[in-house]
Amino acid sequence: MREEDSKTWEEELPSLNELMPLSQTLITPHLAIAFDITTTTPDNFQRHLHHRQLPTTPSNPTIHTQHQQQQPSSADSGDFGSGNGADEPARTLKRPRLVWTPQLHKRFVDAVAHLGIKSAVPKTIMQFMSVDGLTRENVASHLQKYRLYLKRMQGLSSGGGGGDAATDHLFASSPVPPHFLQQGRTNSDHFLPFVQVPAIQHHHQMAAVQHHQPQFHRQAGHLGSRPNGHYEHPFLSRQSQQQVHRIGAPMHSPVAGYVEDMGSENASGGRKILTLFPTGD
DNA sequence: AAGTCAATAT
DNA sequence: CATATTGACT
Repeated sequence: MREEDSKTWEEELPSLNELMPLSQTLITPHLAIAFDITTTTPDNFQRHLHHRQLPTTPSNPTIHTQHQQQQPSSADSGDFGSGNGADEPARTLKRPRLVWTPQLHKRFVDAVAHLGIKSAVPKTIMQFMSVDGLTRENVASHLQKYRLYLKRMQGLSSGGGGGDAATDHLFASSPVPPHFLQQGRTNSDHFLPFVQVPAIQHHHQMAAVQHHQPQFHRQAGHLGSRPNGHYEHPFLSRQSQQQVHRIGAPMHSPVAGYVEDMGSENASGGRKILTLFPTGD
């Protein structure tokens, strides 16, 4: 009941709920261990969710579990003369290739939309997305492509050519907030908060990764591109490849209940039912 | 250190 | 082909 102007900095803060509407750390260290999920959070601010009393261990070294790295070839010769050998392998080792699913991209777009163009930088986006295993570089790379995509769209204004620039299938699957397409790049006095994402309760997601691509020579050929806006799902879970990196839960729980909108522009010809995880198929 | 961009590699 | 990685510059 104190609405005095003497606001403390705490009240001025964006309030943690605002900062991470997506996926809080709902998983306790205990569960994490149980599910074999190594909470390899690079910089997540989830360290101080609330002021909880931690009588001992100021640094909180408690969550030291086994780090089971999913290394393609863990047959390392163990020749690390660099001094630090068992520090944080998760940082030095090569992670499997990240697969940008439409859902993941959706989160990406949402994050950018919420943060605003100004603060939408790789690090921030990465933190906002709270996807386990996602690195800053993953985001940076994706962001770079995404920007090119946006730029491309601005230049083209329904010339009848359609203009599918090949690799943009992914981007096309997610609605682009209008102000993304604004041309005002020199002007920086426009800040539109713009919020769109409903209060979807996201549990924390994990990045789907692939070991390596079999790379079938398919779907290629036409460089002329066919602006029909008719694309097939690039990733149809075969069964062997496309390995989801340690999804702890024995599935069977629609927990997340992805209500994400999909199939927006597919008026005629239903297509694609993308599932992030192989739901028992 | 972190971000952007272009080019190149896997 | 989709990402990753690297280098140069900021």
